Parts: sequence; structure tokens; C-alpha cells
Amino acid sequence: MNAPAGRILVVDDEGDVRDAISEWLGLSGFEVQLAASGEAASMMLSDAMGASEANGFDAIVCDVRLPGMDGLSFLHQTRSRAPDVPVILMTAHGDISLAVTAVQAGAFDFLEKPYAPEQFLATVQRAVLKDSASEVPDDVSSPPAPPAVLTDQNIDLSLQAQMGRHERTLIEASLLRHSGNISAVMDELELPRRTLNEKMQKHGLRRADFA
Amino acid sequence: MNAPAGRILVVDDEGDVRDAISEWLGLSGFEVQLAASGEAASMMLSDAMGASEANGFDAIVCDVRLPGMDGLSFLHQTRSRAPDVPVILMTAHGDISLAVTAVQAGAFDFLEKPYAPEQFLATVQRAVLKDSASEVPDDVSSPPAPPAVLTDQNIDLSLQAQMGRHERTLIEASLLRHSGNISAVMDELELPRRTLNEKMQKHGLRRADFA
DNA sequence: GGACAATCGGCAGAATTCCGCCTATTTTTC
DNA sequence: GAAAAATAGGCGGAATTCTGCCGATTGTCC
Repeated sequence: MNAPAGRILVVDDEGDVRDAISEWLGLSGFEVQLAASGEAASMMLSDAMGASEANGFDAIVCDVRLPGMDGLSFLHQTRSRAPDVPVILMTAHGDISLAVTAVQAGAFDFLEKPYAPEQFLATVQRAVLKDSASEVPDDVSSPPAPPAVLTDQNIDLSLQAQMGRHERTLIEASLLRHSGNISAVMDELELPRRTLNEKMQKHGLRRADFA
Repeated sequence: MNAPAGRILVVDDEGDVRDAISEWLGLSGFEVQLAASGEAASMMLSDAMGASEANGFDAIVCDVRLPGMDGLSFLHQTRSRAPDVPVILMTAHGDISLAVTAVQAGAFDFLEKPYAPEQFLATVQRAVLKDSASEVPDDVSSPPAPPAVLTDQNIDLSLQAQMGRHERTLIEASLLRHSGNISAVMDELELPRRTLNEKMQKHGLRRADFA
């Protein structure tokens, strides 16, 4: 195998998520290191920086919602300790204000779960290559920015597919908010239980994953 | 009356929104100028910059979804023409990637409708005073910016309602991208014409509005 | 271990949505 | 301004989704 495409630190308290992400990254040739908490990640970052090997990580992927030190705190800490390492934040619930805050605080990007692996990988690639407009936000005199709308590629853009993903996202977010409590989700989304069950099954959502 | 607190350009294609915002701003002592399209706003910006009076506007508030030149395009253009004028973008639908793109492109803030007038005004005030973390994106030692985005209230959160809004948003966006060209939208969203027609009617979308 | 609450899946009729076919109207093209 | 292309809407059978009912499981609390 060639030299790794880059070294990525993945921070997420959910084992399933870590597994999935590390698999995606691994298959793409990245060297992956995992952390289940902000504290652990912070220590790994210290190690990597202390070690002789280069500057440590090429990018960090971190969930916003973490027990203990949360994603934003970790972002702030990392930006001051290792300004050159791009930090990508992820969240399961779409919170605009959080995204704005994160990007203003220097996050490289802010991903909303669930996302397609290709999209995720594309973002990591960009981060590793530091190929982003966010690196030169003030260079407004540069040629008229290209159609900066970074639309996803290799993603099914049919209405049906987009609606399906959105439905999944909404249900997932509600499940997350209510820790997998079906009754609460039924109530919030105003869905008969039978319908909710079917949709969850269709999207492969299991309440156990949100408990 | 005292000297105006600042001069604000409001860009929104919906008259009701313009009226509401201009009232809020007016009552707070701001001088308000209204535009219904990105093109019109662009021309007003030219006027203001050309005129002897100061540097034109103290802040610009712009809807993302506009017929013709959309909010992001207008943002880009404005950032290069008038880098010192903070641009606040607004949107009715919460789209994280859009918010990220906007902030990376230099938007001062990204507001999600609907919001309370007080919070809207607070954001404008911050913009006029240039009191924002986005002005010093690399100053990571500063405390995290306060939550500038307002969450919805009095909005139907049922899955059905949310999905309906999303469907409308997607179709609207596609119509916008293709200037109301039905065939192109059919192709992009992979919808039979008959189905697209019905959905457009359901959501009250008329192609004429996007031509 | 038993009672009770929460959750799940099969089944099937009701309700809704999908979408081809045909025709009318509007817009473009030459 | 006539032919061609694009768009819109009525109609209705096909396909899908919705969702109440019922019994089976699973988890929880004495």
C-alpha cells in the first residue's frame, strides 16, 4: 500500500459511528485514529504534536454532542493549540446557529448527519488539502469567487431521494432528542405509531441506537 | 430625531417581509432602504457607493431565496465590491450547508426565519457595530459567539408539515436554478411532468415567478 | 416471578399519490 | 402568423402509503 493519504482523528462517543467512519476513511487510504471523548482526543493531539512525526493530524473529525468536553470546546482548544489542523464538526441535528458559531470559530466545515460516505470523504479530502474558501475569507479582491455553492456530487439528487434523506434526518433527530422514546417521537411528529414504525424500518432506524 | 443609528439595505422579494423588517428597523432609528431583488440591491449599492455620502450602507440584510440573482451571489458580489459592509443573510428553511457556505463566504451572520424582532435587531446592531467573531475568525481565544440564530416558534413541527415545506423548498430551488424551465426541473428531480405539475400546484408555485 | 407498560410486526381496507393519455393553451421559432 | 415546442390540467386505473386492530415480545418495577 502507498503512504497513507493522511492521518485523521475521529472523535465520537458512539462506537457505531466511529466504526463506520473509520471504515470509510480506511478504505480511502487514510490512517485513522479514534477517540470517544473530547478529553481523549485532546490527549491524542498532545501526543501527536509531541511526537517527532510531522505536525500530527492532517484533519480532525469531531461530533458536536459529546459527554464532557463538547465539540465546540474541543474546537476552540484545538484551534489555539494547532491552528493548522482543520477541524470538521458533525452533528445529528440541524442547528443553524451552532453551525454558524462553529464556522465563525474556525471550523473547517460543519456536517449534518446523516450524510453519504462520498460526501463525508469529499469533505475530509478538502480539509486535508486545505482546499477551501474558508482559508482566505478576507481575500475578497481575488477573482469573482466561483459558483461557491459546494453541491454534493455523486449523490442522488432526485426529489424522491432527497425527500427520503430528509425524512430520515427528521425522524433521527427526533429520536435523538427523545433518547429513542417512541411515544415522544410519535407525539412530536404527530405520527401514528404504526406509521412511525414503518418509516423507521424503511430507513433502518432502530430505537436501540438512540437509547 | 437624532441622527439615524445606521443605514440598512433590506433585500427581500416578499413585500410583507420587507414591510415588517423596515418597520422594526425604522422604530429603532435606522434609516432603511428596500430592494425586491438582488439586481435592484446591487444597483442601490452602486448608487450609495458612488454618492458622496460616507461609504453607503452600514449593513445589508438579504434573503437567500430570491428570484434572479440569489442571496449567495449577491453576497459574493458585495463582499468584493464593498468588503466593509456586513451582509446578513436570512432564510426561511434551515439548510446547514447553505449557512456554512454563507459564513465561509464572508456573511456576517445567517438568520433562520422566523425570528423575533428583538433578536433580528440585535443582530443588525452587532453588524453595524462590527462586533462579531466573524471579523476576527482566527482569534480563537475569544469566547464563542453568542447564539445569533433564532429557532422557530409557532411552526408546525409535524413530520408531514416539515416534509411538505422541504418538498416545496427543493422544487423551488430547482425552479430557481433553471429559471422556471420545467423540463430542466423534471430532469434534475427525476419527476414525470404530471407529478411535478401537481406538486407545484399543491405548493402554490408558478413557473412564471421564476422566469 | 407476575403485573404492567412500551414496543413491534402481520394483515388489510381506506386514503392518497403517482403518472400515462389526451386535449387546451401559451410561448418560441422561423 | 403559422408551425413547432413547451406547458398546464382533467380523468382514472395502478401503485403506494397510511393506519387501526390484534396478538407477540421485550423491558421494568415491585
